[in-house]
Amino acid sequence: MEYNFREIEKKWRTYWKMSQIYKVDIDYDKQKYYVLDMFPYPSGAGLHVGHPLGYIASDIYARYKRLQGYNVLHPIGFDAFGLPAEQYAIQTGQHPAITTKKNIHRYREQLDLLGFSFDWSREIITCDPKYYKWTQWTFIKLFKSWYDKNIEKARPIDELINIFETNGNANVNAATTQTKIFTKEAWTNYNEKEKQEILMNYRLAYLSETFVNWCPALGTVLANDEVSDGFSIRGGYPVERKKMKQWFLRITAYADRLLSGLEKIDWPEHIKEIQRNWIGRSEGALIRFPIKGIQDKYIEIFTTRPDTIFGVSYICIAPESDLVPLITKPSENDKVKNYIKKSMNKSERERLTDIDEKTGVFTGSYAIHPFTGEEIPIWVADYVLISYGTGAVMAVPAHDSRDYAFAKQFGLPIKEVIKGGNIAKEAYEDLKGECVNSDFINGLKPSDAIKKIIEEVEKRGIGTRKVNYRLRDAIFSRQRYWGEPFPIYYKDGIPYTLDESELPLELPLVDSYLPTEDGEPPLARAKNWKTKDGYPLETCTMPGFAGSSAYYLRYMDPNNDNELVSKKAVEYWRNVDLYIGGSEHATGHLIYARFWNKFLYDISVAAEDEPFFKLINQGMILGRSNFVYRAKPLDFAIYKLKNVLPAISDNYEINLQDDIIIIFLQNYKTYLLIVEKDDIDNAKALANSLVTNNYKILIINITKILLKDNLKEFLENQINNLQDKEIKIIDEDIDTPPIFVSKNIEGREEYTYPMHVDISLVRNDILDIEAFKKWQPEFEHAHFILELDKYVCGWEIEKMSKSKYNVQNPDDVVGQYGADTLRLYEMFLGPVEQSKPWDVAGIEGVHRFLRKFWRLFFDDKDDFYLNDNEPNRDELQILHKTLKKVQEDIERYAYNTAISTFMVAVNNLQDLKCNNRKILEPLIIALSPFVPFITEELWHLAGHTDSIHKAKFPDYDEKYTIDNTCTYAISFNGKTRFTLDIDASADEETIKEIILTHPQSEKWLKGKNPKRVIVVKGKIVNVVV
RNA sequence: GCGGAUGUGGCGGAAUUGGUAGACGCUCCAGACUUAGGAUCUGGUGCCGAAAGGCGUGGGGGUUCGAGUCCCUUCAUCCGCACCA
Repeated sequence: MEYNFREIEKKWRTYWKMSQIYKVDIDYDKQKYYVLDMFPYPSGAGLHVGHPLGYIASDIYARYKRLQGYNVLHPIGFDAFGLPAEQYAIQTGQHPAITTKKNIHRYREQLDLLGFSFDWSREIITCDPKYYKWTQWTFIKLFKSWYDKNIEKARPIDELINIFETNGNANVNAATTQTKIFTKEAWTNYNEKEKQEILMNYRLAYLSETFVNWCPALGTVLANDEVSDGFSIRGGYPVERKKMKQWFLRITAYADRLLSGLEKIDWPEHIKEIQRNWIGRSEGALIRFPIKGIQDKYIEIFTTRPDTIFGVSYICIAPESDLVPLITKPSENDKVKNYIKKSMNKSERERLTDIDEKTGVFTGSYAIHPFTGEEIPIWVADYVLISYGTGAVMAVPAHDSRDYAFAKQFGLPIKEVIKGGNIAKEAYEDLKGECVNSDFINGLKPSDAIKKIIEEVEKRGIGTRKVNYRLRDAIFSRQRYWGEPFPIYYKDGIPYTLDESELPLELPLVDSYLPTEDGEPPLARAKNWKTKDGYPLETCTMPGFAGSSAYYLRYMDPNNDNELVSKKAVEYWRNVDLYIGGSEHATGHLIYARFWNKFLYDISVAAEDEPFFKLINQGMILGRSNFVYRAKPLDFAIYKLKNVLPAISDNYEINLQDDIIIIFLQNYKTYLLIVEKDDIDNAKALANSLVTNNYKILIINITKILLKDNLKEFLENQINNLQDKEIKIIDEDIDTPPIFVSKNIEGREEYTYPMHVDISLVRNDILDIEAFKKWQPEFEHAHFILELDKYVCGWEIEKMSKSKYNVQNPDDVVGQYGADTLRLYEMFLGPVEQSKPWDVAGIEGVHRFLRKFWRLFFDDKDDFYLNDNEPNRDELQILHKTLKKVQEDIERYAYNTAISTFMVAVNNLQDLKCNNRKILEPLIIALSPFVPFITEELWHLAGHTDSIHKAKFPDYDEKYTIDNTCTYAISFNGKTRFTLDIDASADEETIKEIILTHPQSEKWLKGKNPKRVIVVKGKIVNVVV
């Protein structure tokens, strides 16, 4: 019987769906195991072959664990709020819920095709009010909590109010931005507004006005992890710094726990390292410098190098600092104001670009060195960041490269206080060497000096030991429509939470998804966006990570309307044992979810402090992208002109300036200005400034240059017909045609940039031009440069993406080879964590294996046939060795080697013509996690009536995994010369004797007595001659 | 600049603890069956060499009876962070 995967897969797909075979419930007789995939964002493009990689890996493990008798929770859902759906809504006016629903449907179809063992009854969708009710609920809890550093735990805000009422805030050790100390009397006398403002400084979800990442193109604020190099990650739009009132989550309160928690989870080292860097813990000291002439005011700085304090040559504060107006002397006022204005206008990107070039301005004020009493100038410079430490630094040019660059620029003193470097050349930042010119710490090692200075600073009461974090509080509001509404309303401008009974606060309908004319977020367009008492509701929505932060808990109890998750469910399922997803979430989701979970743990909702015990990052499946090379018109025009001009004039100059090609022909006293259509006006302006001394000017639209075949004659004619001081414009209304060049024409590559083309247009690296023109009609008139008769394409292995036309659709592969083959092939390609290129050629190999496996169960007449004989030792050895190896491999997620073990087994059993039930049935079970369809079919053909997924994973018997004889590699002086089978029970002396007397050894012993013989039992013998 | 990872045949990749380097698959070559094959089966396939043998895990050095694996050094590629005081 033929292996008809189409029928087989269709049959079992339906059967599994009808019988709800993957539905799980709490079962106290079984141990739980929780396997989770990062849930997908349902984009309009559907899945490509890269997406299922992680799902296949987790599915295999889930099925394996199930066969081993675990109660496996393996759910899936959709992360459905987010920007792409909203952008699409803005363009089409269609409600994002509709497109989202459509996309989810498509995803579901594609996922079902691959035979995943998800429990769909637990599906959650983040944009479903039933789900986001609990996101809003958690936000209320965050708002009503503060973080007590004494017990390292979140506590209800009411308890804090109690403390204020009885003791004031002097002894409260909280994660807070509150700096003012007040007594209990003062607290009672504060009015409601003042009280709320103080509490806001303690809440874990709080409203604050600071500088944020504002993205004008997206019309929203972004979190730090959503910005890279001054551009938004989504869309790549520029991001500016803007002072705005925003919701924040006080994630910094948990910085230490987020750091130490990494020790107890089994995650890839690089992800942990990324998180450590992101949290960026550094130990140092806060030190106060008095300001000359101003009583009771200090500049407080943070430093990790207090050992260099005697090398301070200036103090530097951030332009945004509140101290600036206070300390700026009237004489410097204009300069300082000017500088601040300039640097505030700089975007984040601009501030980052010229890192080496430092800017700053002197304030006219001086600080007093706390140890020497010296006067130290105070500067303002934008290389000091307001958001880190205290927004002020003590600058030690000799031992900090940034201060060094600044000091060099402005001629400030550079004083060496640590010996060991060459400060004439560069800053010496090492912690090696010894302190010099440093009063009471002279001669100490820097590490000891740090301790000593901190002790001294604390003794004198001018500062404290301090741990600082790079981690910032997470900006939690987005000025967008498609997200969770905040359960917040405003009364007299003060935010209050809705009552829990009013949740979910559903997203209202709006007539447009754009901001209002006043720049308010889209929710401001909603009718009646007020509480029932008429108070206005918050118009921002929550960011993408809100819905994905606790979704794993909700899967445990997805339909509970009374709780996020019931005690019973969370006590049973606890946390995720195996979490599979991409590493791009290292500083986003994976850190927010840990924070969010720790908070829920503090308020006794989560059962474990860490949400994901083991994490695996699946690699990417890469695609081969093909491109042709397109020349930039200006560059190509220059190339063409350089070929023609020598024939016209022996005295000419070519310059490219502001997108205008300027050619001066000395002999003709003529300027040629060559421009694209849009720049004609600029060229005219330039021409007017050039027309003197009888010069003639010819302005030519670049298309003329690019398209003219007889360029030389054309130019000569035009130039010869010009009058003195004439400005002639040749501007025909033709669009600039794209120019395509072959990559391999020598010297051409510098003029080119690649353009992705569809794979179907390329055969053997040659572009089919006619097909290309049909594929991209706007290039119908493209001018292909015919210097070779073929257009050679470039190619590269890249991430799969629609825009690169290198996407492979899993549906196509399933149609051609079946889902089992696709699953097996993706796992066979290499280790799960590794990225690898998709290459269809190899898929034949695994498909062939499945057919071979299938044929093991059929006799010569092609009938299904298994015998019930007792298997022989050879057969048993194949089986048990395979089972052992496969089990070990699955447990270390090395699916590629497990599959090759199966291949070896099937090849061997085929050689033995084994049709033995006692051998082949256990093999079906062991293979079933990888290829659920074919194994289910064979299982039923073998006479079983229940699903194979309810079978028990076969144990191996150690005694059949050992051979009677061992193959020894016999080596002389470390080089293997021949192999020898020796009885496994032979002892060392016997082995030595066998080898030294073996005829093949004579040649290598050369009659000499061996100096030494090393025998490694069961493996190798090395004879040293 | 700092941090992390990875370098093995024509290709994807094996080698789990220092013990026969290249499992398994693709490709390619030869053959069988066949009207035919993009079906199936058999054999071969790291490089040099007719063979004996030699050389081989990015390069150089070291430890060891023995190194892809450990140590030092260097090069290349990829990723993350980047004025964090």
